[in-house]
Amino acid sequence: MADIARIANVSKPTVSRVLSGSPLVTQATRDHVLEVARAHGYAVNRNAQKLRQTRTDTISVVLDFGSHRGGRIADPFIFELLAGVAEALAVRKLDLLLSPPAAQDERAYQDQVNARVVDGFIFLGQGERDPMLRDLAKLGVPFVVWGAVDPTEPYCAVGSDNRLGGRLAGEYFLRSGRKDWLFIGDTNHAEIAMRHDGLSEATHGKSASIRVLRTGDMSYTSTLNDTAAYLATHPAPDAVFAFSDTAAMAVIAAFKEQGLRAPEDFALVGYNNIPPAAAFTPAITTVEQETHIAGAILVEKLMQKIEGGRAASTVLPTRLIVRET
Amino acid sequence: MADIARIANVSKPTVSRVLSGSPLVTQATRDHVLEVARAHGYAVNRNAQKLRQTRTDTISVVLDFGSHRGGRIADPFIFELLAGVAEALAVRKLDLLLSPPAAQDERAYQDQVNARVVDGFIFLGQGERDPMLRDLAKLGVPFVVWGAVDPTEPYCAVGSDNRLGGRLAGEYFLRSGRKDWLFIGDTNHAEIAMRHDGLSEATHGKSASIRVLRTGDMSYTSTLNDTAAYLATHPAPDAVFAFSDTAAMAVIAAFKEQGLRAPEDFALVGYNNIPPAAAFTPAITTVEQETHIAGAILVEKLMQKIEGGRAASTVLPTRLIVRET
DNA sequence: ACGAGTCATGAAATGCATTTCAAGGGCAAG
DNA sequence: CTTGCCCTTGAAATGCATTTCATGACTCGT
Repeated sequence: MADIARIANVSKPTVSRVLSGSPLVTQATRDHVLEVARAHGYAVNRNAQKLRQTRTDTISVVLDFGSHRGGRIADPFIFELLAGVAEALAVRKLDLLLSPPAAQDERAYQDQVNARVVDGFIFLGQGERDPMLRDLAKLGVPFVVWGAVDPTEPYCAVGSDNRLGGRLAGEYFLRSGRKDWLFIGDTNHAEIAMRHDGLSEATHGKSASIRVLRTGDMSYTSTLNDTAAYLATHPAPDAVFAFSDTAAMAVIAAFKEQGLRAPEDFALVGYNNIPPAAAFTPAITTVEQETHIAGAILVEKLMQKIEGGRAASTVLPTRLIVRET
Repeated sequence: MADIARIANVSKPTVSRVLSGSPLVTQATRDHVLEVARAHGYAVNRNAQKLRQTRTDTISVVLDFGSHRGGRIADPFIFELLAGVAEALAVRKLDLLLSPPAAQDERAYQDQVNARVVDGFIFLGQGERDPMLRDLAKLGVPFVVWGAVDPTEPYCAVGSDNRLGGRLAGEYFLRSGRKDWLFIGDTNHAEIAMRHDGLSEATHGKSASIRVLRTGDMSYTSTLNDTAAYLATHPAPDAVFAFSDTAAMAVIAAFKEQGLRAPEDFALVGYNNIPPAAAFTPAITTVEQETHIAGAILVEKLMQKIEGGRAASTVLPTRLIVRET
């Protein structure tokens, strides 16, 4: 910058003002400086800039790719979320640092903020990382979470109404006269657990029972294998609630091996409403989440926290899309 | 850092050495300094650090979320790629800055490097941004591209053998005695165009013809609508090559409306081999790409470029997975 | 025509860590 | 017992831009 200043016959502060769009410079000087800067391919060193200013204008989005490792990514759901967040950050001219989770260590996140790497965090899918988040909130690190919304937690979470999603599925099963339900999903994940709670709620006062099959991981293949193994050793249920549409497809395949079909032999409800769910044969009944606005909400809440305010958790509505299964 | 130095009764350089893991400090001093630093929640200011050092240890991954905007994300393919890149970068302890494309402006990318924001770029899906990339290469900015590999281009690209993918589909059509093929996809995208070329290659010396349907965008819904509209005004082909598995599903749905089914009435080949393709009814024949190693290759090539070396483009094999369609 | 007030610009201080270079302490060899 | 070397540590310079605060030029009102 000193060089540019010398060449343009002005001082460093003036160059700085020009480059940061300050209104305190004459149009003539501005044009001249800009031209010199451009001619020399000069760009403000962002590290020096961030060093001087206090803000980093960068948000870390924490996403566990590891859970998809190896196998194919089954469900595009989490990426739709990521896309929404990316867009919302771009609108606010904030940089997006995509990071893998720092193993269970709240101090690591705090350090990131102290080190002026990022201003805050957006956790996409809290998984089983719960207790760490509580500690992180205590440290005063700004962050928001996509996942299960639990009013007793001290941090701001945004998520779908998983309990409602579960209840909608249960009520659908009741309407079709199903009594022996199978819940497929890892109830260690808070979101999944809440869907199970919702499903239970629907049974109150009704004669329907719920069994649970906890699958190895969230992939298509695991779900297929686990479901097939389950059917080989247990009586078949007359209704299945799967944790994702991709899982629902695996369920259909596993049941088909036993000669069982939806909706004749069992009702089936998936989750997320991914496009192939509608195209599938049979078309899969599913619970839809409002992903498209989630990104903007997450970013807005996070900015409130970064600016020192409070941000309340938000529950987004879900709705059942009834199709053939 | 000066504070920590004072409190620990050492000098700034010593603290710096401890925190950067230099072997030039006694174990005793190291432990003491570390303890003081931890006790005070001190973290090295990364902006000051990067200002002094020349490297940023950050890579920008450029991905156009806009092309997925609004609608649901049809195909998880590009995200599997992203996941692979994210993992490869994490292994090398590099930060991943996820950025939207800077509109057609090669200078904007060069500035990012000059401003010490990132060391280089990974473009995921070159789309139609071709000429800009050529200019960017001329500027000497380090970057690699996932997409069509064209040896005449001056930059390093990594991509599947799209031409082979197309030819495999064509040969499959020939084997099943199909003569009237429909290619569905936007041939403005270099990758898609090469698949079309491959398909053409397969017709040489054979009596088969290729029609092209260019869809509005890459979404499930557009493909469904465009295909339906096409079938309403054109005779039905006896073979279809779609640009993705999700598109193939849309094709099946559109043909079904006309009472046409695969494989009885037409052969169908998709692309990417996403998990639901196998589960679909009918199970979709598709071309598989080697996504899982792509991330590591892209990162490796980019690092070579950043270190001033040359990096040759790489073509990854593809294979046809024959299923019911 | 003179004091008051604008406006554009510059000098110097500041934000923080790394790195050369020099110096001090300790130890082995002569 | 001394000389020379290695090892650990510190002083000072360096990387770069922003922001007060001060200064000079110039305009406007009376």
